[in-house]
Amino acid sequence: MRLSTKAQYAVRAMVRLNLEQKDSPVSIREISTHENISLTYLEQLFAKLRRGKLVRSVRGPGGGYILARPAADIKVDQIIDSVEETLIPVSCMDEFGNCACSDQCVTHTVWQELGERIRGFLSSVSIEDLTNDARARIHRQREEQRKTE
Amino acid sequence: MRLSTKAQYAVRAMVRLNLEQKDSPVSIREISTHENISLTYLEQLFAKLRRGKLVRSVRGPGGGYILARPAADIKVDQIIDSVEETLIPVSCMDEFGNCACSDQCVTHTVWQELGERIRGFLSSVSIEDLTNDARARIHRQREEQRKTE
DNA sequence: GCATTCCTGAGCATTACTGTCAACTATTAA
DNA sequence: TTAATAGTTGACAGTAATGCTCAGGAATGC
Ligand code: FES
Ligand code: FES
Repeated sequence: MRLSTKAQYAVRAMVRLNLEQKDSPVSIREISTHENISLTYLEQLFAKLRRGKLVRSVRGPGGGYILARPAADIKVDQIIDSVEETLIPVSCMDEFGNCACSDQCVTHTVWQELGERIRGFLSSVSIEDLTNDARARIHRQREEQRKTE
Repeated sequence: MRLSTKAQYAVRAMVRLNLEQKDSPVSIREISTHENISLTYLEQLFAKLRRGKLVRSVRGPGGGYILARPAADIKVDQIIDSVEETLIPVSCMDEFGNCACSDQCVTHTVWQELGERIRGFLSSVSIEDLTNDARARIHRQREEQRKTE
């Protein structure tokens, strides 16, 4: 029951993108350094994020990526969908809760509800939420440092 | 973000065990036929369930397995724990929400909360709940059949 | 042109998953 | 006692997914 690193990286990258974004695009290299993720691997992920219409790309020098929508409108579950990881806990079920053997199967109900809860939670968290969280964290860290100096 | 079949099978097997259990033990072979799971694979799973103290085994002719506790006291999350599948969505985190880099990491909060929700839900569902659900389902099926006859 | 950046697809090593097999031990009905 | 039943163990193997690299190509701005 683990998220793949692909999904984890994608979310981290998106948050980082929003943290670093001012007016100009953010290059993949910048994200790679900050988040310590292989540059070539990130390229793959961003290709998917672009296809999922969560980011827009700008080519050429000074280019990079920008969020395609306001951070508050981008939810974690959309990011995970984009990199093609499912949020459904069992392989026999589709996104509507349909199974081949929905009547015989004794565990249908649990997995369906579980899937709904996972989706429900992750669709309630936006990139903006996480960015604010991260900012608060960075701020707190600075305070701590000041104290110890 | 999928449960392994191991976890799925284990839950199905436990529900089936409770469905079939009257006063005598239920053999693994019986479960294998009902749930259509490889007998030898089931053996592995029940070994783990036994070590997790969720079932007790009875050897000899007429032997098999019985639930170690009332069905209402056995929760789905315990079964999944027994077969050694984690419910924590990321590998960097332990069961208490501790990470090596909890302060730098921008996504710590989401994964921790997600993990808590998954655990929360699965610990609220007991084998008894699922068994009743299955009984109701079987009943409904019979009704349907009667109508079409 | 040329450096910078994104873009694409192939490839590959490692690991996890799913399941099988064979041999062994314990229990008990007859 | 003995045969039948059933659990126990550990090794093994095929397959698929994962996580990542590499080599090159295409767009863009200077
Ligand atoms: S068949 Fe898919 S959960 Fe029942
Ligand atoms: S380091 Fe594990 S979630 Fe942050």
